[in-house]
Amino acid sequence: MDDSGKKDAGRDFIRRTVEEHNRTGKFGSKVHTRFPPEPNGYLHIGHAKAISLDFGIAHEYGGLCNLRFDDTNPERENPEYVESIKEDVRWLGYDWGEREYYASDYFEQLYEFALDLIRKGVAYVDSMTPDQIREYRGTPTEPGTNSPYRDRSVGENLDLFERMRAGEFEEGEHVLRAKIDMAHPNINMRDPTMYRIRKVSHHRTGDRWCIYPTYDWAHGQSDSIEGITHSLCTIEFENHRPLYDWFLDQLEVHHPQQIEFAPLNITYTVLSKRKLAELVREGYVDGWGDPRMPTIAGMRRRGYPPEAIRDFLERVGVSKTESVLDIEMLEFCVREVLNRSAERRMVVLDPVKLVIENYPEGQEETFEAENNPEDESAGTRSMPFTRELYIERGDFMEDPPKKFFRLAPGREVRLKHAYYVTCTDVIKESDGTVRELRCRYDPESRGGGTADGRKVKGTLHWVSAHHAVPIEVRTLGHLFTVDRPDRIGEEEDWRDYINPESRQTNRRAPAEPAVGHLRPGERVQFLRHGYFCASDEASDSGLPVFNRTVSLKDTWAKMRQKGKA
RNA sequence: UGGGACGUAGGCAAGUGGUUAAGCCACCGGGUUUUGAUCCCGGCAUGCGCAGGUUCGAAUCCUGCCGUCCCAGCCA
Repeated sequence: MDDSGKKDAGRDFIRRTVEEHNRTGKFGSKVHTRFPPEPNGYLHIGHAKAISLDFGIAHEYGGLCNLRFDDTNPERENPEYVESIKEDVRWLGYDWGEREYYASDYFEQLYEFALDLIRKGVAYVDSMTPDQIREYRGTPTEPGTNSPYRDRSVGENLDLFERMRAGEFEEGEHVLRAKIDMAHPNINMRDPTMYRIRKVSHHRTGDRWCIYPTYDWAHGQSDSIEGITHSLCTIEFENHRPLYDWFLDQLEVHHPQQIEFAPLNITYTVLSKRKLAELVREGYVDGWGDPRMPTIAGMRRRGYPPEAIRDFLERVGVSKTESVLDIEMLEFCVREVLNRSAERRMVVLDPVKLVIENYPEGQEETFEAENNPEDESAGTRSMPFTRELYIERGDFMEDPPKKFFRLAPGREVRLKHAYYVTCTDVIKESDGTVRELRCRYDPESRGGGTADGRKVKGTLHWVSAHHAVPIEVRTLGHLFTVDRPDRIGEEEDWRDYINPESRQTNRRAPAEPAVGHLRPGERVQFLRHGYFCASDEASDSGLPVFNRTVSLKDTWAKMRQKGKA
């Protein structure tokens, strides 16, 4: 790819490294990456960062990116997760072609590699218990101790390892370990485990194996086998790089370059698979694809466009500093895409009836409303207008402050695309709540403007009461009440900070007729409220469900909050 | 007296010894507007974790210190 138009400034350290390799011909100027998820959960926005880097960099430099499932732990992995991962990567807009691989495809090769290391005298079968192994490992500040089994002969190791594979031993009886250095300052180098016995069947290899390679043993070699040039991963694996390098050097095989970057964190949510799984398991959300979840599936259901997620990731950039992104930045990217692409519709979330006293009973006319002011080609739709309408309860105040320019007794406002109306009377319930607003309209203002050019400050959305289509609207907020729920200490329970109001449901909101034609997955802007996505979820009442993707910016609400109005 | 990494604005992030330290989000002003949306204009680090040093010149080089993160799974 031609990057000459891009100046060097702004290019991140990974791309610079890749370019340096291309310049020196380190990998024959080839670039081949891979995205290596473990199929033990759904993908989230943090994975999307890795995906956009892995696929993005490969594409930019004319290379390829593989999708490889690192399925070395049969106890936690299953096909449902591999399917969801494939769907999510595809939805994000990336294509791995025919290159769908599995670490489990390499089990035989990995076994041969292990035999090789045993023969070289740098791997041995250890027969200590897990507890003993832990004790012998030492601590970060104290060196470990050699296992009494460390000096078994090559012949004995070969025999034992083959019998481990044959199933002659029980789980925990033996493990295969690399023989490196029990006093190494990097704990990962203190004879790490390569194989453990697990008598469970694997989602792809079934019962063919009862010994499974650890991630540390399988990962680097899998990259090598696939001819990966640049193994991008998060900084938590920086400490493991010396081990991966050691394995590759001992084996004398193709040696990819691992490059670590900082993982993504976002305010008001958690991004650890363990916690996400807990939210699902304990019923705080309705599954991995709940629209409040930061999973790809959740964001899809919530209405986040994939291009907005990609744009967000590009803006964030990549570095090695521990970073926490304001959720506002993601929301900005979502609004930007939706503003230019989502059609407008009118829905009243908290309705109050408005009756136009001088509008003939039984009369009906239709107005053509633009579908998207940002895109003329989106055309128009018809909106029926009648004497009785619904408007937003919050758009009326009996005793308004100065800067409130919506409806109030004696005030004139514009009903978007329709007429100017002036409030003449307020009818209340016995408890004082407003039941109905009486207005008069100006026939001269048809279409929403008058020849005299008089100023009308407020413009309200409305729905004809007779034509209203009821829908269920779910207003989604942050999943947590604090900006850094991932930072809750051990003494506290992070679940105490789950936002009990993260989903607020309006079970029967009147919508204009055109809303009735929306199909699940379609994204629209409900005027003056926000962007919403028609959901495939079912409501109790059988009404169509709309999830709020993100609200519109609300300067008025902000002014009120700060007490300026 | 363990090892590895990282500190530039409220949040990200360019900057790789040489004019007034990019840009984005947020925030604060102002203009336009039939969405208090969008859009447009302007503001927002005499300062780069701190302290010394080298240099004509330092966010960039050196020394020391401080802070944060990761590592003691037969998880990934």
